[in-house]
Amino acid sequence: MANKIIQSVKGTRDFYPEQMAVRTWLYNQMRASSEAFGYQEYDGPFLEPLALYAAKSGEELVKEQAFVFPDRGGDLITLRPELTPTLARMVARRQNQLAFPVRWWSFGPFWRYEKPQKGRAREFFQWNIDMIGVNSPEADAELAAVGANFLKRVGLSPSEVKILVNNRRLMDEQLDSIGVAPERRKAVFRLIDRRDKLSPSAWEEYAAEIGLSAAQVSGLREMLAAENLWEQSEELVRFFEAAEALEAREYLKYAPYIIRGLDYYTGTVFEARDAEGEFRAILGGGRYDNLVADVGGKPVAGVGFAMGDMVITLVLEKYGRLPALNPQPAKVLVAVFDADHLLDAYRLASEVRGFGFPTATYPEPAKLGKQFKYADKIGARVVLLLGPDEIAQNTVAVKNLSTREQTSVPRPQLRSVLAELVS
RNA sequence: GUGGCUGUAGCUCAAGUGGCAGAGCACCUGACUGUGGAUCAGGAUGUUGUGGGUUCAAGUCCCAUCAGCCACCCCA
Repeated sequence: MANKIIQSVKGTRDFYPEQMAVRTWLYNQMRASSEAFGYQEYDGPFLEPLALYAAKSGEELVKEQAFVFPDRGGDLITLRPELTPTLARMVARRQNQLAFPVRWWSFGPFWRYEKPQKGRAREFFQWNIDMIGVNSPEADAELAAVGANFLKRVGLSPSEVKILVNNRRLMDEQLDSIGVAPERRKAVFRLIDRRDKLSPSAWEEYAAEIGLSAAQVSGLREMLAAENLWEQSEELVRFFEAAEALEAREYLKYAPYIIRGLDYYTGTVFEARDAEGEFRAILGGGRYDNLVADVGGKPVAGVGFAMGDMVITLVLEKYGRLPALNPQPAKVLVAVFDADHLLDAYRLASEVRGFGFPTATYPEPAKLGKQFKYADKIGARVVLLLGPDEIAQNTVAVKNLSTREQTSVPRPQLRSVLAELVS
């Protein structure tokens, strides 16, 4: 009765074994890329006091998109909408004992009270990776290289996905040069961000609305088309040189229109997108200057990025790069000949587990056809059967499900035969 | 939070202007009482997302609500 099943919470996902296998696979790829560059795994609580986000309480992320509720004692608890404040606290607490630069990564669930859409849910998983305590373009390049390493690792080519890079300081200078006052930068950044969302005429209207002259608009247009603008930024020149040495250059592209919404980015910013622009950003990050000041520590600079689990999965699906994952750990199923031989089957299963092969049993007597069908469906590769004939001859019937071949294997040889079939 | 599209069996979808709710795949049983994917023969399946309303009659029209999707917002 489908209508009687209680609905899951809006914007959450059930992870059936097939989906869980994908999530775990992603997690393993993230781990591999993080560890390849010497990053250590960490995590914080999923529940945090609302006060942790107080410094950002004016921002939409916390004010409107966080799950906040009172606990039984009346304190306001937040389901973490992001990891950065937690990271800031953890760094601040050990600021005097940590070996800087700190290189940490994490993968876990986050919650945001948003309207669910494709690639966006209310409960999602996110990879966070940061280098803290260093302020150099080469550090920025390393983070971009970790991202590129991941993209390469999961089989996405530079022609399919690109990490687009820009620099906030460069943009500030450029805006200065066309006479945009510092207090209007934010509005202009917004304008830049909407470049693709508005029609050219609507875009110009919006530009006029925020007070840009015709000359400034054309200057801005020129700026946004300047693919070599990065050559004017020493930071970006060094960034791209370092990326080259880190074998990430082919995935990187300078893009003057990349701004990133978050206010706390101060230098290099980057985001990965699929080449056809079909999806939202795959990952996003950049350099920030004042990580722990908000939670009471001395300011420390850092650079990092976050990657959600949903968009990358959509991109991998589109390009057919999700591997065929078999969520079934047991490659061996021991069938039950009949009720009298059920415990013989159980003993055999125990023996095979002792060999080191994950093994499932059929936990009740049933027609053999049903049991073989079950073995096939759950993804087992081999079925073992112990009937009266086998017991009399001290053998085991071993059936290879993919070749349909069945052999009678003497018990002493079972281990080596299975090793060949299953490993 | 704003606006729009959609919702029929486990899945993909049918059911002119309201008139008995269907097909393919999947599933179950058997042919095959020591063997899975093929074949054949049978079989089960829905309060048409939910709750109201209009009507002799609602999957179909109206209202509300929930969910998914799209745009905005924001962002992973």
